[in-house]
Amino acid sequence: MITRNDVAKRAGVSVGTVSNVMNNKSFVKPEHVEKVRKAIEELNYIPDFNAKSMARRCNNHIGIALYEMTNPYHAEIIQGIEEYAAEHNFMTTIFVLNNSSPHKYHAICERRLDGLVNFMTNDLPHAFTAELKRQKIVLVNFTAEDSFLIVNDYTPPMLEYMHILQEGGHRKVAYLWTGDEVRFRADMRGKTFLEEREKYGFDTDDSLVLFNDDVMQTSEQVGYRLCGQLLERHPDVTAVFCTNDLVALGALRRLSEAGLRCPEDVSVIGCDDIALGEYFNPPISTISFDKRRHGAEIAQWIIEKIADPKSHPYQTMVVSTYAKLRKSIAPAKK
Amino acid sequence: MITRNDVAKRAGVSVGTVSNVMNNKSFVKPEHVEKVRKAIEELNYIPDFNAKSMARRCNNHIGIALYEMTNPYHAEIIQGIEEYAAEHNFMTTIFVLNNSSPHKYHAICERRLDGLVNFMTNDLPHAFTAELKRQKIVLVNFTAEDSFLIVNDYTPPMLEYMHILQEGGHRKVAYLWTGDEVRFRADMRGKTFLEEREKYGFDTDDSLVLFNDDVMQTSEQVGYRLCGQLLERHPDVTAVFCTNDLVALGALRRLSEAGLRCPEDVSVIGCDDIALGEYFNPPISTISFDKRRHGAEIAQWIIEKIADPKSHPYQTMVVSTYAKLRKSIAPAKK
DNA sequence: CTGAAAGCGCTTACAG
DNA sequence: CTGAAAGCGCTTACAG
Repeated sequence: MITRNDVAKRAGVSVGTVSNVMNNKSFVKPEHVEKVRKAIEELNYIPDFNAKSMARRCNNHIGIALYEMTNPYHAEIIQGIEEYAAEHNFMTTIFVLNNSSPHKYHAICERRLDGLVNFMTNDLPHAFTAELKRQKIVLVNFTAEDSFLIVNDYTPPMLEYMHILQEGGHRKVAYLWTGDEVRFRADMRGKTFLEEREKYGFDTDDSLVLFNDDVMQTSEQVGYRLCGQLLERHPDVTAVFCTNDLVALGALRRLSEAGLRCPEDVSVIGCDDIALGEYFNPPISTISFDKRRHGAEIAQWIIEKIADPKSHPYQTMVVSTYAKLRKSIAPAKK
Repeated sequence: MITRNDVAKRAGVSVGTVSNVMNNKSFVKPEHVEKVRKAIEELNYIPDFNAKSMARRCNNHIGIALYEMTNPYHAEIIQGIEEYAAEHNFMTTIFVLNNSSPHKYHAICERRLDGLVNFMTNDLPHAFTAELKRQKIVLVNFTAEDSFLIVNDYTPPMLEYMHILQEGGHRKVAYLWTGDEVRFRADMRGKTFLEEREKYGFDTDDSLVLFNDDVMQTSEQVGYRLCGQLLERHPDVTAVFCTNDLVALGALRRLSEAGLRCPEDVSVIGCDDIALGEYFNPPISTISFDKRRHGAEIAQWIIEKIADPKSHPYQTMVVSTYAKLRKSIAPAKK
């Protein structure tokens, strides 16, 4: 492996000067710059970023904690993060933290990340998060005081959908939720739905909101199962909100098996706007925002805060979302 | 940040001894082991893996080159890689290489990966691959001589599907392919289809095989578009093979818009067995294998070859696959 | 069995 | 403007 030493010898300068050339210091004599560039070119020299990291005490490394790789919603955001980060010389590494042994948390701490984005919904071990703070890693989606917090503002699209359903004469409107009641009420969708349903003339029977207690199932499975329960409880339901598009997909399948058509018999609304949603049968109405751009923005905060910890104080970042209407909604059957 | 030095001082030994304890060297005096462990515990010491990497000349780092994050097929394989790698103290980093600037290739080379898996279908710059070889990185899916090559053996499931279609009286059988003709013939699906279609009594009209020339479109879009072309050329088609399940999803949508039902009017067969396929309407018949286990296996080869370059000679690794029948196939309409 | 020392490939004051 | 040197946090022969 070629090192800075080889380059220095070939260019007839010291390693320090090679470093200064590589880091574009303006004070290097132009003819030395020239000689060094030539030596780099001839030797095909590629610097060792890890050695550089060690000397500079910054790894240019962002981590992402994830429950599973196959979530298309996160995949898009992550791609946004990765692309922005790469342009700014940062590397992005995903850590899958389902059923994780303590060993894995320890391994993350050993890598000395500069930033870490948390996409887990369940809680992380306290010893782990404490260590992250001790290392002064820039955090996203941990606790309110010690990290950026991302909150999607779902209120406008929720109200829009509720209005559309009201206009369509829907009264039995259900919600299939992948988490528990606490998270539902904490989410702006749940909050809006519960607070506003009466105003929009919906049935306020709480059994129209179904929660999930099996964290092992995929979203599609949960949607399928909860929709089955819903049809037992309320065969006369005419509209269903779902936590996300995958839940909606499972619900669509269950409706179809029950001989119910969407949207003629039951309207279905998803969330997240995954690319596939356009190809569901029928194409799913959903709640959207630019996930790639959002990912890039996350990366930007992190990188700017790494460069200057005072640049962005930790705060809640609100993401605006909007309703994306597709064919899965129709007026209620008489 | 606590370092080995702090631990050494607290334990009253040298840094070398701390290292020996951490690396479980058997020759350390038990009471020293005890003292060092205690100091580590009390100080909450977590070693710096990057410093360790630098000294050992191995980063325990595997890279994955990808076109996009949102491909669910790759996501499952990658999760298998990540999980196996993590258990063996390796970190896995994804590099998104669509429309990549030379800068990004350079950045990868700077990180001194120990292994790199290539999931790109288009060619990578020669200077890049040459540098990877120079660095003696363990490679997967590059060229035959210098890397492991993964080949899925699709012949048995292809023959099974062709047999089923034959039994169902299908004669007009099409193939929607996301790549060009060269790749189609190089793939065992294309090869089997072209070589065996006559034997199974299928129409051998080459215009039943549709290729894609727009690399910017997603699989669903390609499936939708090619299926449209197919219906124009051959309104009497009764069965369609697709490159993957997402192409099949696009095709299903196009069929539905044309007023054709699947499987009553047209049978559709996908490939890759993505989790969502079970929830398509109808559930899609596909070709499957255990992608998580496969990913783990890839990681295992790489890690073993990093430890001992002679352990696994570079060779082609054949992955067995099988047909997974679902409701998207029925006998041909009379 | 252990400590002192050299080394991994960089960066960065600092003296000149 | 530049080179020599110290330092980043580890590992690993090697002398004792």
